[in-house]
Amino acid sequence: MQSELLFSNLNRYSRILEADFGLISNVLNKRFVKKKRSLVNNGDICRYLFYVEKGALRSYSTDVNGIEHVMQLAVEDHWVADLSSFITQTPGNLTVEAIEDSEVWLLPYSSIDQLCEKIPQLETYFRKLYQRAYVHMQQRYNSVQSKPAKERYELLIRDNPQIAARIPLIHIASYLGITAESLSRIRKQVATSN
Amino acid sequence: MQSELLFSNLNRYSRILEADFGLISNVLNKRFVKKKRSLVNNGDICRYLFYVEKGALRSYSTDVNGIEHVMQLAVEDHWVADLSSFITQTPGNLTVEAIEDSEVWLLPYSSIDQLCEKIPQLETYFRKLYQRAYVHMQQRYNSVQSKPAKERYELLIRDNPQIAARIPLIHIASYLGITAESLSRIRKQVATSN
DNA sequence: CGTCTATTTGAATGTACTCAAAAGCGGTGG
DNA sequence: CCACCGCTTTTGAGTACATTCAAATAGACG
Repeated sequence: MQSELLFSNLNRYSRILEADFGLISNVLNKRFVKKKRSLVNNGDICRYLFYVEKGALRSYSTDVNGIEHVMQLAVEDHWVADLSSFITQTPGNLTVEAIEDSEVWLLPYSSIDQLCEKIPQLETYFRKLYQRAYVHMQQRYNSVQSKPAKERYELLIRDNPQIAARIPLIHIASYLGITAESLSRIRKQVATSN
Repeated sequence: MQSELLFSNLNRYSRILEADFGLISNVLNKRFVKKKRSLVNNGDICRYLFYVEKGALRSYSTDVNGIEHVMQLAVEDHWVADLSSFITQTPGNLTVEAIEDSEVWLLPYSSIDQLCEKIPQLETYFRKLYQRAYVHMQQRYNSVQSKPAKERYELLIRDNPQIAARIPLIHIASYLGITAESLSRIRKQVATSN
């Protein structure tokens, strides 16, 4: 049970030895998720970090009016989880759900600290992963604050054409912080202005 | 040149030995910043992580219309930086500026990786620091998306009364993602409804 | 093929915005 | 020490962008 993709990801941001990757593989479990099925539900304790081997998932919160807000869109070679719940091991408020039939690797909470102790490079990997995740989230926050919806959409299709192509509009709209109706209108504008 | 406050902060989230803290102290520099002076300007490379020993600072971006958007409000015992610029060591787009006369410790980019290698507990500390920073940013993003301005303000004064008390309204408004005028109106509502 | 969900379009609405100006507060220099 | 100046906060009036609600069309899947 090995993942080439994950191994190369680990080595992109750190230096994990083949032998050490064996240790990691030992605690990984693979899971297949059907479209619309969820790995974590609102109110669950998130017990794993999920690494997407194949497919696409989203994490989202549901507000008091029942409206879903997409926090993350995760395609191949990305991590997803309810990190808030994961690090505290208390019930969270995100749902992690498959947008397509997907394959994910599960890295359990209980093994992370031990693995990081045994493999300092893995701890470095996660330190830098979280750094980047924070920066990304900050830039997204900044975008929502300072840029009109149309510009946010244009940046998304420029920087993540693969996401724009394969993820349904309804989820992209939510990810951008607008309604599906608004994105539909924006998309029409963008299309006709070319 | 030692900081009790920083030492206890490091030990709150990890276990740093007194001796290892010596190593850290060696690379720390103290700096006094006057109100309205900045430690990093938009366009600068951010070469340090700043730990606030005393006072209050904010980091903010400036958009195409010249409007400032507060990303972080940092009081005593908190870290602040332009992390995006810091981790890439390329010019960033945040300004880090003192709201009050402040004292900060500077931890240089060039020493972090070395220190983390020598002191695994410090790497653990930063891994968990970034985890929390990410979760905090995500929750803030979620708030802006799902909660009206009034509720965001009420949550802020409930959870951070010290910030609400000492930071000028204009910066709190920006932090909440609204204009000063709007916050002024909200504050009046909240006051009269009690 | 039929059902369910996603997308598009239209019309009316509202929340926070901009612009403008007055009042309040704080710090500095004469 | 007080007067003045600049910045912050408040208040008012009009506006805009994305929203809600509603309904029609298009597309996906069993």
